[in-house]
Amino acid sequence: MTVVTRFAPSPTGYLHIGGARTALFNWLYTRRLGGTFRLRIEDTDRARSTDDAIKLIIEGLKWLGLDWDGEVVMQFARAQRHAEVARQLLAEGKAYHCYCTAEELEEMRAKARAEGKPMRYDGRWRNRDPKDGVPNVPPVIRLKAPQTGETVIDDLVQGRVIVANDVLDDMVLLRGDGTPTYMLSVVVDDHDMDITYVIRGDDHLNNAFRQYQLYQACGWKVPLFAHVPLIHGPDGAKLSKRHGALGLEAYRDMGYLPETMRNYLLRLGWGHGDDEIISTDQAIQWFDIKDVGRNAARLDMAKLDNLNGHYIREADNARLTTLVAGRLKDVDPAGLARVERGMNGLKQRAKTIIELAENARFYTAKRPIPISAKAQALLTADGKALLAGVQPALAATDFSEPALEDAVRQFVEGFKVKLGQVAQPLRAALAGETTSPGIFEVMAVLGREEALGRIADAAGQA
RNA sequence: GUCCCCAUCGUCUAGAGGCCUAGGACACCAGCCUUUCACGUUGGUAACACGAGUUCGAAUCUCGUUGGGGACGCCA
Repeated sequence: MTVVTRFAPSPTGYLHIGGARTALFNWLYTRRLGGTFRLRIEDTDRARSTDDAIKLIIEGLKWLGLDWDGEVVMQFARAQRHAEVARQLLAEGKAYHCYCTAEELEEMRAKARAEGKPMRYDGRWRNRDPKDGVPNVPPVIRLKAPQTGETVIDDLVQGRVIVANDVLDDMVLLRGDGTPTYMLSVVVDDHDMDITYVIRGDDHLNNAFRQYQLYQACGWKVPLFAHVPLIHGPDGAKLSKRHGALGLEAYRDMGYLPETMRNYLLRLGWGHGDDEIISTDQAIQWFDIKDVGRNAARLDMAKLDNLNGHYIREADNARLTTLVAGRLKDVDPAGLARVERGMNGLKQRAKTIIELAENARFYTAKRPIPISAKAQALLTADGKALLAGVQPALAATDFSEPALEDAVRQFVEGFKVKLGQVAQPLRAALAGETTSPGIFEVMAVLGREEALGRIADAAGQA
């Protein structure tokens, strides 16, 4: 059997991290088995769906590197087909018209709650004659669901889950205005798209039972279900805007790399022994639904940072320079060239692209460069004297890293001072900060003219 | 309220009855490296929610309790 999966977000907001993980799992699974991964936008909620959200979802998936097969299916465009299925069911006696008002339904729920019973529609129109229909009230179509027995789902993640049919009610398939409900749409679309594996969030587990009944009524083959646990915020509660429930693009803007997100999201709820750093190719080979855990995971930004640091260190210098360039103001090509040349030292010290850009700023600064208060404190009279002292030695070198280091070390030996006593003022003069990449690397990257100029600027300030 | 799911260090997890005096990673603490900050490296603190069973033996199986989560729409 060929594997066909789908990611089916509703465009009522951004693509959050939980959805991104669901998409990733679907994608990994099909890529491993050589199957097909489809994208379907569930835009049947006309009031809440927006084009903006659709754009964010598609851009988010592309940024994450998850490519889908075939055309994007827009669910609302298929509403006619969905409605047809509902009418067919009605014709076959497997569904019926219901004229209940919102008030009646509200009463039912209140009553059920008061009696300690499950909140469900009581099926009062299930066996009534269609001629009893209320004039001027457009009826909904409800599924005539089994009232006894139980529905069993053998979930690939959750195992066998059984629910008694009497707690499930006759769900609405077609609304009064003739538009299909989500339950109808998903089932019809998944069937029509030949989906074999429905891999989605745990919050849909309950829906799976109702959908199963609909498949049965239609006489269709039921796909395999895999309900993956949700992602919680750091406090264990639902994801909120404060932490995590941000769009994928927010993570991009916070300076995380897509490969970081793929690796991190993969490890949330899935493991492969003691492996932590897992390349996407490796993930495709290893990923299996049966290894997905059953418990919800919390977001840990510290670990995300650590992973991102790893991937930044591994990333290509030219690529990092491009990413950084977008976040730097007033950069000229020469400055950017310095950033790229200094990237080996810079990328060692950043957890995010934002941090990388901040740390790279001194390379693009124009003389006289801004000196922070802490750095200024290093430029004491002694410090300045030492700066003035080393300058000739530096000027005499070819400005290669080893030559510069050699020159400074000889100078330090001659003057009987510690390396740090010279290095720190140099750092302040060259970077304007108390921390920076190795000072010899920095000088080599800046080049003779710029480096000596910055040193002179600092030494000269009385 | 009803139904469903879950439960190993602070966090992500390994663990599918003896290999567990419970392993790894992040975070944290201490040391080393060192021109700063990082990186790297060495070591340390830290967990099987609780209670009954089953078994020669349970983190692993069963039941219960507690705790957390999800779902109960003419939303998706």
